[in-house]
Amino acid sequence: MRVPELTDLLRRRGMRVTSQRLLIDRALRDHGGHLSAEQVHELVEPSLPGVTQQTVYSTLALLTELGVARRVAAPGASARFEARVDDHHHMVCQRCGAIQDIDARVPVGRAVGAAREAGFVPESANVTVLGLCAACAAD
Amino acid sequence: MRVPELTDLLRRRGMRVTSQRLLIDRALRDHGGHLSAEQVHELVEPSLPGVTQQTVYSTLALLTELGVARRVAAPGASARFEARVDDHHHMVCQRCGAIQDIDARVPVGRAVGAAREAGFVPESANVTVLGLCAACAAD
DNA sequence: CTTTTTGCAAATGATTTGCATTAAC
DNA sequence: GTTAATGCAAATCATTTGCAAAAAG
Repeated sequence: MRVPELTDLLRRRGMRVTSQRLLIDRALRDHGGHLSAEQVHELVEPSLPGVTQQTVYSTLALLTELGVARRVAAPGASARFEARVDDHHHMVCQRCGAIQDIDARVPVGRAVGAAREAGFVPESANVTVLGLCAACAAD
Repeated sequence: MRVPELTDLLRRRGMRVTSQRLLIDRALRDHGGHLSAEQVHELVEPSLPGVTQQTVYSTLALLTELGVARRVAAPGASARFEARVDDHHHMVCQRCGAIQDIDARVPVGRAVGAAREAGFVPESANVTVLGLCAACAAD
């Protein structure tokens, strides 16, 4: 059950394998956390001198579309991206915006079923726990 | 189990009871759905000629802080606000951004517990079902 | 060589900020 | 009267768009 190489995914779609795409994918994967587009830019700048923020944006959108990255919406903050695409949940700090993974198994079937009954076509379902992270709670 | 009047909440905090605050709160409540800041502005303009978008923003932030409204983050879209503050979930259309309520009971306790173990102080937890709404799925 | 992708530049959209005026208390 | 809230204007931040140049296949 391993993730297909980005190179393969791109070739299969007739898209081009560029250093920007490979390195942004790798940066996201290596970091392992939840990064804003700007953080990704800062992270890849050293290995991709002159890379623009727009390339980062379009590449992150592409990676998300290809299923090798996921976009996480943080209330009142910029979008965050992560390389984890398996089933998991998130804790979002309402003060500093930090996002952390939660690996608990939650039966979301009822919510998905209710959505389906309302005519929706569900693609994914996950839990967002809002609150304060350890650092912010400590004040 | 009724919601305290906004007037009371404001007075208790020594804040002022203004027509803007009362009417924006009422508009959100009467509409019942999930509105963007701009939609709220359009909705209250007739009864509050000359209200600015900034007043709408600050008032919505205040109502959220007071606990009489909730901010819902839609991935890649502007923030939406709703008057429902009880426990419920959301279905978000990834194409048009529409948000609908889901009233299924989902045991999110495991996720909340895991967050707590990680040092977080949870305030709320809810499920977001991503997918396509009936209209967008029909193409 | 052909077409996609990138970089550059500017535009857009959402939201915030600073300050004088107005309205609550 | 005092002070907080609003309106007005401009600024900021995130993200998107259009087009010529560069790179991939």
